[in-house]
Amino acid sequence: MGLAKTEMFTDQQNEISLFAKVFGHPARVAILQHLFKINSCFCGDLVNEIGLAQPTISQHLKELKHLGLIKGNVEGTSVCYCIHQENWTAMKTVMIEFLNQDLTENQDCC
Amino acid sequence: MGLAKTEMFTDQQNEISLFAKVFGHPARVAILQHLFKINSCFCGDLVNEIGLAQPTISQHLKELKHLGLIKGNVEGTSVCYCIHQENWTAMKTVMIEFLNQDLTENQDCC
DNA sequence: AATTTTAATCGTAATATTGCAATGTATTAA
DNA sequence: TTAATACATTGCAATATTACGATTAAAATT
Repeated sequence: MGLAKTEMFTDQQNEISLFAKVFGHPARVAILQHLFKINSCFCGDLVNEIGLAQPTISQHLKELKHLGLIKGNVEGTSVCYCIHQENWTAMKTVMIEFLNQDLTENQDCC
Repeated sequence: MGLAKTEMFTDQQNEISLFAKVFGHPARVAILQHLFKINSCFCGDLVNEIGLAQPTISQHLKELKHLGLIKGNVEGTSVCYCIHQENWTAMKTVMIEFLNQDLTENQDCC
């Protein structure tokens, strides 16, 4: 189908996969790293930095914004983007809890 | 296009996005959580646990195995899967470093 | 007002992902 | 040897994602 059957998974599993999916493209990883480094920047700066066309960057920014990980501020004809710190921290908590799962004390099978 | 231009990103950015992509589907998150909880289990158990068809589970397992996050052990007609602990830890290091990026001391734009 | 600048949106082509029925393969059981 | 079991693989349909040219929208500049 190509359609994830979200209703058969827990809210937590769906949330983790939604966060992970947005990190599943190197352009979005690069955008986020640049925003962390530069702290805030205009959309046009990202177009120059990343090297994809402006509509493509705009589309990636839209996805990051839709998940709440960044916010955009209109300044004249430009839009200044930055990390949404509270939401980033909340996401981090969910993801790190998933990554930090520990095996039980039993041995593995292999 | 639908094609990520991996050559325009750093190895680190590509690696992060590859790991993230495999977590970008709730079925694979559920498989991993079950393996962590149960420690090791047969493919058939996962089919019952998750509720997707056997070929679908098999395909998700293949992707997890291809990235090295799980390993499979043939036992008779069954295959026992478990977390690949060393590789999981290595992945965790990369992902947590990404998630733990800190903003510079400057204020954000918004 | 006309032009320029910046970015969002639309439309569309190319490609990737997901899911599963059907089938293949290897091992065990009868 | 035949049948049963467990899983992988193949093939394909449905859907999602990615990229970008063309266009639109809004504000700033001339």
